[in-house]
Amino acid sequence: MEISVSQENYLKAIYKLASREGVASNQAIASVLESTPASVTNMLRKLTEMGWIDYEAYRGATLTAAGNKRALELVRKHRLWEVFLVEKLQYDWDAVHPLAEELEHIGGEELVNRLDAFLGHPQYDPHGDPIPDSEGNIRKRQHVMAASELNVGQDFAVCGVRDSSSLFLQHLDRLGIELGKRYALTERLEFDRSMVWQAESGQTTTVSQEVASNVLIQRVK
Amino acid sequence: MEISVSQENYLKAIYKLASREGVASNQAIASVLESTPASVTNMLRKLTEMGWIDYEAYRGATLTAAGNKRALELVRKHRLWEVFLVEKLQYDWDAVHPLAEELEHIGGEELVNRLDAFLGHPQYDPHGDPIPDSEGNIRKRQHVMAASELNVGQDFAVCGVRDSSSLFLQHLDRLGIELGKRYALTERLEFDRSMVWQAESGQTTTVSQEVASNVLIQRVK
DNA sequence: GTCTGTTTTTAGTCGAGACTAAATATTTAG
DNA sequence: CTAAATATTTAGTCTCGACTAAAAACAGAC
Ligand SMILES: [Mn+2]
Ligand SMILES: [Mn+2]
Ligand SMILES: [Mn+2]
Ligand SMILES: [Mn+2]
Repeated sequence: MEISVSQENYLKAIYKLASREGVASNQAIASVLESTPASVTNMLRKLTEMGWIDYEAYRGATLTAAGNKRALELVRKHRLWEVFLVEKLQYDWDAVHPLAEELEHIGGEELVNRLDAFLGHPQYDPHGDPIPDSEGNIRKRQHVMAASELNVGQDFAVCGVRDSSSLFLQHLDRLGIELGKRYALTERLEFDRSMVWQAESGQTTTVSQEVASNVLIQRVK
Repeated sequence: MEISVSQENYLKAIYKLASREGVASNQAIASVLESTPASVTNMLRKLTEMGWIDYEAYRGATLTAAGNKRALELVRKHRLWEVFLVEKLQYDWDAVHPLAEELEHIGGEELVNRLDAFLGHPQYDPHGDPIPDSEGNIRKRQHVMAASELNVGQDFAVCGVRDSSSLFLQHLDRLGIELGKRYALTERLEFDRSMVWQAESGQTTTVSQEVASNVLIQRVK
């Protein structure tokens, strides 16, 4: 039984929710897919029937082994296409998500593996998210934390974002914050919990608590 | 009113049929789209309503100016993706059509123009078909004919195919026939109208009438 | 344990895009 | 010019994936 684009989007949503919460609730899925709980109930039954998920009424959904494999393949495709769009077509990192959301449904393993090879087997997508390999293994990075958890005096490098919305990414552009860039946390303002980051160039940037909690970093040295 | 994937496929089918026959009949569209005449009638009414085509009951369909522009954009996207798949992802020329058939529906002018630039503004797709530019202008090649129309003694270069089916393209692979390759027609066998082509290497290939009439060539020297 | 608010499911609809069978229009042949 | 053959449209259904409103189940507070 062939899976539809809509069904693939459900699998990806369930993958993301279940890996954070253990189980994907009806309401959470509806919210991610901008749909309604009633529509979700309907689709969950089909996906169960097809063997992609485990689901019991009122209990929420989790992926089966097959569903997990498929979801990881979709994540892989999505992130590889994002790399392609940014690296090869020079798109801005805030513009690629909607296109990748469509491209991820095209072709099968052959296409994604060729794309992967063409791109040189990248490890991370333009937002710092890890790209699963062709076996579905996803490198989990150690010691990644939100910038808001840092202490004054620490050195760190930006390695990802929690919020990939265009609005947030453009805000980071304006602040000059980008993946791989290194800073030292020189000050923390008690009044509003904002932080002062000093780049290697010496330039400083004031970063709000709201922003810092959505920027992922790794400590360095 | 947003156009659907299905509707875009109709526009492309009408474009191809109308440019060959002047008008696209109901039955011909159904045959191209592997659908039924009843379904076509239904869709033609919608496309008329939306301003993409001109259509009167029993009379067949033609594209409006808007429809023509849209169809050419689709052809452009289709062929550019084919170039990408062959040049960058090393697909065989007989494998790319189904993927391009899906990719052509993704994104808008921005994506296709970036892809075009990335590929270096190619003029022809892997099957020798011309790629419309961003204005929708399509370079019509002069002096292109079927190989079957050649006379003995003439030199020529292969520049396209009439049949893009995987079966035919693989057959050409087996015969060693590829785009750009030059031959001289050394002999024509009256019995079954087959031809003997001599490559620049000196190697000869016997080509049936059926094959020759589906290979497009240009005379050289 | 019952009450109450939240979550999920049920029931009934809808639009898009397909289909088949039957009716009608058009074209071709005699 | 009419009759047969062919093409197109009409009428009635179907599946998919969504929706709303109402009913039912569940979970937390007392
Ligand atoms: Mn998607
Ligand atoms: Mn991403
Ligand atoms: Mn298509
Ligand atoms: Mn082609």
